[in-house]
Amino acid sequence: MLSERQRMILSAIVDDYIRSAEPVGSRSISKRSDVSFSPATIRNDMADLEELGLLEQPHTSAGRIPSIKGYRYYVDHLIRLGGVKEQDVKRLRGLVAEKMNHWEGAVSHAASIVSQLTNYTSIVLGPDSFHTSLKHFQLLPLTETTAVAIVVANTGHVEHRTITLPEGVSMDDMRRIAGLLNDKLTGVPFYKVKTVLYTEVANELRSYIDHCEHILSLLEDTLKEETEPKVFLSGATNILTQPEFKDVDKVKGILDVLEETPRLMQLFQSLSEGIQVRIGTENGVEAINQCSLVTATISADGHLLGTIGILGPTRMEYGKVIGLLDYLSGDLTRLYTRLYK
Amino acid sequence: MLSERQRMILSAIVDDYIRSAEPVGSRSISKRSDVSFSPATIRNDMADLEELGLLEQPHTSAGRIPSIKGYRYYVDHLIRLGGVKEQDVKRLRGLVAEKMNHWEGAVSHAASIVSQLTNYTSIVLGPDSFHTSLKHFQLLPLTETTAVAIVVANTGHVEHRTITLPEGVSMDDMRRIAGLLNDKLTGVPFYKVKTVLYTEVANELRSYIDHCEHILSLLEDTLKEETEPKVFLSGATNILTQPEFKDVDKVKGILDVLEETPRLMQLFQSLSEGIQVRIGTENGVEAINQCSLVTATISADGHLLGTIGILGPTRMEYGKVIGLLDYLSGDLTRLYTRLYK
DNA sequence: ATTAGCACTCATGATCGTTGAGTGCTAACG
DNA sequence: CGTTAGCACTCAACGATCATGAGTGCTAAT
Repeated sequence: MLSERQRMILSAIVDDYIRSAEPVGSRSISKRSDVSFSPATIRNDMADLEELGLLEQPHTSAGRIPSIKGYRYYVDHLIRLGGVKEQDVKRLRGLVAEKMNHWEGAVSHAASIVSQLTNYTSIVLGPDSFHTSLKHFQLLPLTETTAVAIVVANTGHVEHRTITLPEGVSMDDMRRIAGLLNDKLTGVPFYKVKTVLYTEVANELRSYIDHCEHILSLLEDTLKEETEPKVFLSGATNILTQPEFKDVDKVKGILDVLEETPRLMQLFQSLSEGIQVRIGTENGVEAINQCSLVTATISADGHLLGTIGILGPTRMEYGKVIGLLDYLSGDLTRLYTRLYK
Repeated sequence: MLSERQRMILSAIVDDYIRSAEPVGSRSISKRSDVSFSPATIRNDMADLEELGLLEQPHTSAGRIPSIKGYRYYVDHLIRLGGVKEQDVKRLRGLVAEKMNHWEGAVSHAASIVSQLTNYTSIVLGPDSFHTSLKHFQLLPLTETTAVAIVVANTGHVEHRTITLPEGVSMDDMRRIAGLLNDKLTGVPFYKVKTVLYTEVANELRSYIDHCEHILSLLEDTLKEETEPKVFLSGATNILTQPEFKDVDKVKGILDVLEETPRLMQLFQSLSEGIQVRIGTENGVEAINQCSLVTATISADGHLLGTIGILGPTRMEYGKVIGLLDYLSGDLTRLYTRLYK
């Protein structure tokens, strides 16, 4: 249980440190216009807060900085959400409208604007396979033995890949197979596709083609790509402007995670709906122990349509970021329902 | 006109500096087993080479480092191309085969392996619009008023986008339009598409639809994306391991260029066929004056199918990189002809 | 409970030799 | 004349020393 004054002091320290990136001393707090305590009083409270694990001291003769636990308390209890500036609203509106006819494009574009507005890195995940189903499957012949397979999802997302026909399978065979797939798989969520493929589809297929195992695994491969959600990055270099990351080695670790999609996805595991904040070690990924991630899910009537994450230093402007994401996720949900319903 | 000894010294300095990133002194050269001159002799030649602008001195009491001009001479006259190691060949072979059924995937994947092998950054440009033509255009209805437009290129590349039907245009109208487009545009190179669209297609269209300007610009937008070649990046963070880029500010400038596609494309302007080396300021882009770019085009019978670029410090292992790209471009050309011919 | 006073700590930054790698020049050598 | 030994000179890098000052914890007075 913190006293009112302690809460105020913690809040002041977090705010100051977010702004300056430098340890905050008792004197600088007592000089604030809304504070009427002497530095000594504040020092006592600061010592208490440190004992509670909410503050840390880089070294004896420096000011205090918030600990992970301190940030957590701040985010949970003290934060004041930033409103979204009129001009920013306009910027988001205008530019999203521009890309309106391409859902994933719109989302990732919006995120890239947020990244510019905040000077942090934005990460966008497309719809996941639990909420996406197959809408259409099509084959377009390219040459005698090659064709483009096109997979369209109910979200409007399209995935494609060039396939080479196996020996002894004609383009006509493939056309029939494509028809079969549309019959059997339309409307099936992608996470179930593999199962259906090897049961229903396989049965039919055996009736008129031998050695269909090869074809099945080819189809599975083709459809598999859709299962993995797409990832978009923007403003990855923004971390470089943060003073705490002026050391190249620290930055390398972070950028490496961003560059490798699988490691990046790890960050987004076990997220629940709405807006979530993960501070420092809470992320559970070694390399970004010094970063915080704010995520917002975008969904319309039960469908998870995407996730937007903002990655910055633990010393992040939480209020501003949460405010922006809150606004944005609402706006994008509205956009989606208008477009696709 | 350089003497044989001067050429040897220049070569030795470049090689040493590439390896160590530190100024090379006369003593260290004279100690090489294949050298039989005294440091003093070497110093004299070094002074000459400096006067010719091939070498530079960071400060009076340091060794020499190659200048841009020095690297240029090295690349043009002294370089020994690196062979490709057996294990690297296997790696490239195996992994390219894996992605074989997806041309751009294969190229970008190969490039990412090169980036790992060299520890530099690889940049891949897809086929450009001069050598790509429309293969097929298709519309798939999503809802009452929206549809996915799919554009397939002769390279097997697929581009898509969700469009919203304009007021007063039915899905049936759109279907007829799609048929028309396939009639008129199949086989047309993308850089001509706009022209054909506004002449031939527009004429037909006017005969049965009013106010078709809106539709035309919608179609143009849809087809335009294909015009811009796709860009793939890999190993962007590798620069961070180079000692000359341990300063965050320098790195920031470079990574910023990599992150913005248009600025990145600028680097690839006015490239000719085959392998090209651009050293430091030769790139003509301020931010990467300290980097070199080695590019290789991949083409089969007149079609430019892609460009692979390797970006590293001016102190780059030119021999190794050129050797790898040379091998790779040949291999990919073979792969392409096997797949699509 | 708050605060003034004070001794104490310690990162930061300036100053100042020391060191050593590397140079340019001159004079001797073959 | 080309090559080399010898030598004085330069200058970045490093470490030691010291002053500075921001900030603390503790004690005693209010």
